[in-house]
Amino acid sequence: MLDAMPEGHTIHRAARLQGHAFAGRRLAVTSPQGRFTEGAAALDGRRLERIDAVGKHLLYRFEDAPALHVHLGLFGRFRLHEGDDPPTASPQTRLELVARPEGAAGAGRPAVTLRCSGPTACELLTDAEEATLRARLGPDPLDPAAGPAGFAAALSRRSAGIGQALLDQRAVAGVGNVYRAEALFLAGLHPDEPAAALGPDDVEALWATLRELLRTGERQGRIVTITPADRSRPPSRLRRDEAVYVYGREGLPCRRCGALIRSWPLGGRRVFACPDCQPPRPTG
DNA sequence: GTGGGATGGGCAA
DNA sequence: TGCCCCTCCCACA
Repeated sequence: MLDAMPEGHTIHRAARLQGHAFAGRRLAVTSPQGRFTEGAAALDGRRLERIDAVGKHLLYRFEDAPALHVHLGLFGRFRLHEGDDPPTASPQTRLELVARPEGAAGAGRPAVTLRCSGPTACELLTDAEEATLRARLGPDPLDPAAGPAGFAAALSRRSAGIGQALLDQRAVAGVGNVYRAEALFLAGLHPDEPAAALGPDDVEALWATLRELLRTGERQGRIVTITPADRSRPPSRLRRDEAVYVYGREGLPCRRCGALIRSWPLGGRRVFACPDCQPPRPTG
């Protein structure tokens, strides 16, 4: 669990794996760095019931306590250690959760230490604050109950390009800069295509692509967007630079058509696209 | 050793 | 739109 700079897949995976390690257990909660001391004290010694992932946000539910909200942002990362002898905590450790074998509930479960450094958010939320957070988030493709309707509605209200819209968490929650570029490539959409100009078929296909990519990423623990037809080895054997079509590949040949990948700033981040596989469509 | 960039996002202007 | 937050890592001296 060392993925840094996560998109939604990493967060959902973290919720699943950390849930396996911690759910139902009483945790020691501290803030070695000292910047979350008060919040940690409010949770220390309580039982963790479950962990929810929403977009790129994590919500830790403790018994009889406010929700713990963690957002890794661009710099945050988790480190998970099993066993009694975790490495010395870095001074940057904002949050540390420790479960130790105890009683019937802990029998057979090893000691586990989770550390989080560099998060954008590590805070306790009231129910009202959590509602505000959720209201800022569009549908999450990794939520089995979510569908493309809210996504389509958000896109129809935008004059900006689809590439910009995909980074807006109010339109769709959990997509980041890598999946934006890769999903648009797979959908054959130019990033500057006005979001509102997309037809229902395009929107549904894009939603399905995002869902598939994020699900694959959640399972693999890394971003792999290359389809079986375009690779000769299993995903786990692909080098980092072999696992994507366009992201970070400016000036390199497209894996499908050989045209040189281009990049430009869009929505505050750099977007990547193939000029031939993602042609601008005539506006009408 | 140093410096720039990175899979994010909130805020002011 | 640009600035700030904040940590890690890599390319480059």
